[in-house]
Amino acid sequence: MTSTTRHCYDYPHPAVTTDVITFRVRADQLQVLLVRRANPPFQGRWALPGGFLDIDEDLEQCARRELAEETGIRVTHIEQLHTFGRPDRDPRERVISVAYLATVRQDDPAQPVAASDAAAVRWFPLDELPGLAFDHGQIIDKARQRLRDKLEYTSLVFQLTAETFTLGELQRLYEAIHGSPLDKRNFRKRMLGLGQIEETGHTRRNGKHRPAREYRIRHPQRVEYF
Amino acid sequence: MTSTTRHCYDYPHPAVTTDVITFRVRADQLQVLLVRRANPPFQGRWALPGGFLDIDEDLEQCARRELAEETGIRVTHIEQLHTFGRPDRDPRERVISVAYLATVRQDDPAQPVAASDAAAVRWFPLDELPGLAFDHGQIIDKARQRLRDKLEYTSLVFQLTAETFTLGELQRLYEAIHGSPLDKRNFRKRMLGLGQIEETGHTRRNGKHRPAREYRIRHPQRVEYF
DNA sequence: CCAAAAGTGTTCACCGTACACCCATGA
DNA sequence: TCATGGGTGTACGGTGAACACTTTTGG
Repeated sequence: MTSTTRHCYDYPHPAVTTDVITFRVRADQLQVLLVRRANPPFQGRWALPGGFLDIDEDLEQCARRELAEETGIRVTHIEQLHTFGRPDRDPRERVISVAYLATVRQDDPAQPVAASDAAAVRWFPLDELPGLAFDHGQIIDKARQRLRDKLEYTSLVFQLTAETFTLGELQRLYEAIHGSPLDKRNFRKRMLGLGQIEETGHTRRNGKHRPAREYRIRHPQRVEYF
Repeated sequence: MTSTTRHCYDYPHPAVTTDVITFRVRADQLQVLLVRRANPPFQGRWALPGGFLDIDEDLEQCARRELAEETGIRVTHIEQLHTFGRPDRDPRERVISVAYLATVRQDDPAQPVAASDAAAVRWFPLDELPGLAFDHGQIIDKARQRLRDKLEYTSLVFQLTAETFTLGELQRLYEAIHGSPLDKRNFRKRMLGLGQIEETGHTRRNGKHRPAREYRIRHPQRVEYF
């Protein structure tokens, strides 16, 4: 458990980890993926999936790898969120965590599978979070805020939708993320006006109601600024 | 130069540094503070001020400290920008750099003084940057983009102005940052309409022209979203 | 025919933009 | 009196917000 390491630079080296906040929307709820820690510290607590950076590994690759190892989940989109480094955030030694925000499509059938350091994996609705290990509560707060902000000025939503979707689904997705209801007519007018989506030509029948037109993203496009 | 270090976690530890992109506006130019490296690697090259994280030090504090040690500069505002960690970004060993974006007031009289690892310190206009060490060119690009973006939706500008300023000065500052000229009447209407600034009651005489009204920030306020 | 979601337009307030002239000062 | 930056208002177009009824389907 204790090791010695050679360094070129004559400074003590902190540990570096990545943690991943993975969002999806299911049942009109915004959810995050958490793992139950199999090992100390915080053994048995829920936490963000993540782990130590390999010495020749890119940061983003580390985030993807740790997520895959602990949960089996592969994400649609991933981006760096913020780096958390309070000296006391890990009780054992100094740990710097580079946090990533990731998304999974609404219709992704993949079931998370606990493995590696994870004793269990589960999607949690954001308003029913358990007590979390480390500073992971704060990290999730920051990620949620970022997600909400980016809804307004990027096309990040389309990383959370299914490949095709109805306007009703899209609206419920927006509403799930920033919590308040939207006006249907205004919402549709805006979405169609932005020219980001187009009809597939099909309709989707939803139970016993009027079938809805199906849409897709027009050009596979940037998630960043329009 | 080579050391051994004990770690609790059984993983090789990369080095962690902070680098600071410090902006100011002077002579209607947006400028960044650079240091000439006194030591290898990249000895003699210009680089961002920054250095290794002390083991019990907060990340932001490290950024401030390294900046002060190498240049003597104290900033008005500092915020985390992004973490850069390409495996090959430092030729000697793996180094993760947490970059910070900082600002200095336009009228700050402090002169930078080279010390510690810096052989020299200088403010460079952004369009006359020298060749830079490491990936510092990319880091500056990202910082510049962030600064430009935040001009639009935060009150970050007021971390770059003097304590008091005229509307002409403020407009030239905006123009220096995003590079294009603005309409005077529209600029003034917007600035006054936002209610973020107020007259001090004084006027400023500027050479042989009509004196300009002097303004200050109304409530010392958030730099983040309005 | 009933329940439930899909679909549809207009009005208004506000905001960003384009645009040109007079004012106060020092030399 | 002239050169220079300071200071001012109006008209137009686009966008976000409020707001209610008809259509289509399955049961």
